Amino acid sequence: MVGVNLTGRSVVAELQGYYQSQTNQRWLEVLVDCPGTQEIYTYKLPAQLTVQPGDILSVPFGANQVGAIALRFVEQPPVDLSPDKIRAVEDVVSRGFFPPAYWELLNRVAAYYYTPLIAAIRVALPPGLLGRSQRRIKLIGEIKPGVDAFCTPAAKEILALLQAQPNKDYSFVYLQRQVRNAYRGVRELLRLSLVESYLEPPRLTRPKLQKAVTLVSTGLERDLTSRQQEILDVLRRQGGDIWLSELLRLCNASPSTLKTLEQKGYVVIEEREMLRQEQGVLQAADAPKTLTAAQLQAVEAITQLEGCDRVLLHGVTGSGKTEVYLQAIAPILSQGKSALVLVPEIGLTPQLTDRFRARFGSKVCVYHSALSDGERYDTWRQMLLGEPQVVIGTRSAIFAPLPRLGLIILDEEHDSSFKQDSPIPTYHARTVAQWRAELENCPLVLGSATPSLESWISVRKRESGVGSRESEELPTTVNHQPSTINRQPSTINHQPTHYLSLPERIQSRPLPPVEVVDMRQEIQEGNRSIFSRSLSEALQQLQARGQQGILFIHRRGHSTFVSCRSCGYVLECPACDVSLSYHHVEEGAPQLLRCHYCNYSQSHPRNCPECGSPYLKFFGSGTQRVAQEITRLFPQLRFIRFDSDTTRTKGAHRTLLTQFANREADLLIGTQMLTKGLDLPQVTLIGVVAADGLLHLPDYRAAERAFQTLTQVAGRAGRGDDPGRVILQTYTPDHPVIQAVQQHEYERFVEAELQQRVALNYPPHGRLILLRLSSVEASAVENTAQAIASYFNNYITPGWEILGPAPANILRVANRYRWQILLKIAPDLQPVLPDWQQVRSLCPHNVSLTIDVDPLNLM
DNA sequence: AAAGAACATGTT
DNA sequence: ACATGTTCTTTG
Repeated sequence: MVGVNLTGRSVVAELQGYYQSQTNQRWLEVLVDCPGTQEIYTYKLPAQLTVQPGDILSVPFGANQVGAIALRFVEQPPVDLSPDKIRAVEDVVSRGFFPPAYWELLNRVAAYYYTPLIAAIRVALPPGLLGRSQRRIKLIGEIKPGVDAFCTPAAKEILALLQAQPNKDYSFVYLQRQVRNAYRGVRELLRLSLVESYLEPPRLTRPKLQKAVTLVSTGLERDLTSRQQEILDVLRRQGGDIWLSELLRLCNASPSTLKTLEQKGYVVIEEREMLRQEQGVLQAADAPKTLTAAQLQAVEAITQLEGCDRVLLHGVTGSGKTEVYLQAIAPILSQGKSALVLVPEIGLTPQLTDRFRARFGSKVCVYHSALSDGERYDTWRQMLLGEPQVVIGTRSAIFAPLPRLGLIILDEEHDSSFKQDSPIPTYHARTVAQWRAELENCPLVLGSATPSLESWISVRKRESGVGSRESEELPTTVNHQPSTINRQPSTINHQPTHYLSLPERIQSRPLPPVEVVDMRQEIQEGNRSIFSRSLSEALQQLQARGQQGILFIHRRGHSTFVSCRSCGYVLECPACDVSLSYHHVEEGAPQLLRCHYCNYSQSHPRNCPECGSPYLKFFGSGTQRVAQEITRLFPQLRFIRFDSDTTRTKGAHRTLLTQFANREADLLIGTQMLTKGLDLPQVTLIGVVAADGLLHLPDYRAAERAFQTLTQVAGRAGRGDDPGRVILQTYTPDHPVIQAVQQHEYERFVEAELQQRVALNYPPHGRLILLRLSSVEASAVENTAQAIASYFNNYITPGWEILGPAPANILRVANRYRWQILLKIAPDLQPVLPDWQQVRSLCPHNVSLTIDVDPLNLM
């Protein structure tokens, strides 16, 4: 068989059979897909249409037809709406899109994260299913300097924005958010013919159709030429079913020959949907590996999980968690069910997908936002069919519409990329996974070498018996909304978690010793290099010993800021309140200053813009700077830089890692990316250039994150036969985090950290909700923040704390001023939450408010 | 997102 | 008084 017919109703028929709506109710509430509408609209249902909640519809809305989702039937239309204004549903686009449990999941996400249901639906669906056109503004031709001399400030600003953009193109809505009086500015530029305004065509993703040839067996093949016979033989050898283009290529035949065969009735040629799917590198099949006692115990325990049991798999780095996952998934597949594996960032772990493909072959699908729209669309729709499969994906894959889900695995569950920062809903895949497991009644495995405090206490609760109650109510909203469709109080799952431990590395390999180097002492003793003597020595010996190493640096780029030695002026981004980072492009190329927040870039000035002095100095070192130093001090060492600058293009991760694995380099120099599940057995040396950048961030989670990152980095060493070694450079060797990393003491660190959280009511002990406010106008945000804060102060209930309003850590990003209010909720309390609608109504049009539930990033 | 009402500003 | 520009509201 080639291809899968997904078009029309066959998918649905296969999935659930036809629905027959038994109801006489003629009114249907729907959610329309139009930006700016989150209300529920009522439509009439024509007699001939059969609709079920969860179906995707096409409805008339204003002047045009838009997509809509059927929510529920109602007995009566709203009283305040005259019946003649109600229009009829036009058609059903797609049936059975949301199986009941899936629908419930989206409702929970919307309710818990205080977002409109449509926002939850948008993260779950693949792009293109609900797409619409947008007005965009594009620069025409070259802009000669001085053209804007007679323009209003608004026009100048827009021009500057467009020119800074590589595509010279922005959506009108974006410009309106960025620039005051954007309307006037755009019109002015249109009159001057400097820009054009155009409508982006709605990029609806459609199934890709291709012609397929199927052999029709007649037994008698007499009236054939030898050429035609030959083609039929090829087709038969290929299983009697093949893409037309493929057959033509194989036989070197022309389409007309096949036309003849079709006319003679030997083959059928039809259009069929072709799945666009990321094709992995072909893997040699591998067999299950022999397990250690701990691994075996873990696999057995996971296989015996019942219902929506949850387990924390705490395995030190290199303990073979992946093999446990593989062997736990195998029985799920043979039961005809599917498994979902979530990883922090898929591009970083081509090795992981390779291992899954080697074990399960074509049953493995990857799903993440770096896929092309077509690939995402096809992969998503393919899942609806219910073929047993393994989906490996990032955060958004938690919404993979697998009908028979048998197991969910969250690998590296502590990783913060499971939390979405923007756009809304700001969900955490771990939280959503718990709901999904509950609704699908399938087990959930959380795996990590450095479990999050959240997961750790859920285990502790089990041990001490504190968490015996099944679930705990979330605070409920005081005023219920006019439409209560998705507003039932959501529950946060405090179900206890089983604990499984893999305390040792496979083949009894030791964890690498961590050598802490006090950089203050290095300086005192006259070493002003960024490498300590110990690290220098190790680097020096690397090549001679035929081994490979990794250098970890906290930041990318070259220098964190550029400052004038004469007047102290620091070069800053014109749109954000942050210093520009220096990026070294290549010898002879223009040197670049780049903003790491908005990606603004400018060329490096020769003189200080403030005093004209030529003495500009670079401070702080990033990956580029370290690479430069390596070239200078160890010219014989070959290195590969591994950060978001060098891995921007598709497949770059794989290419660089393959080069490294093939020993085309001795050293890998990179950022956090290196921490995420890289398994390179040849690496013996890990150098952390400066741990301090991680330790001293203004965030209550800084210590936890630093410990996790450093432990993960250290864990890259000694995963092969040669023992590893870690050199950790720091200016604060006595810091508890550094101590814990050195001793490999997860438990003691976590217990100490938990005590601090308890003392201050920080998560996972209490809960946080962060309100982020932003606007182009500085005073507008500040005033709104004050207004909302005083509203909260009037509604304050015991167990509540209101922190702020305060300007965000970096007040201005991409020309928008940002303030925030932090709500701290004591644990085991059910405080009455404010009426969010009313909070929103305190926001003027030009101030945007985002409610971030369980925020991870407080900056 | 797009159309239309409502409101603001400028021109004859 | 009228034309034109800008923001706000509605869409079932």
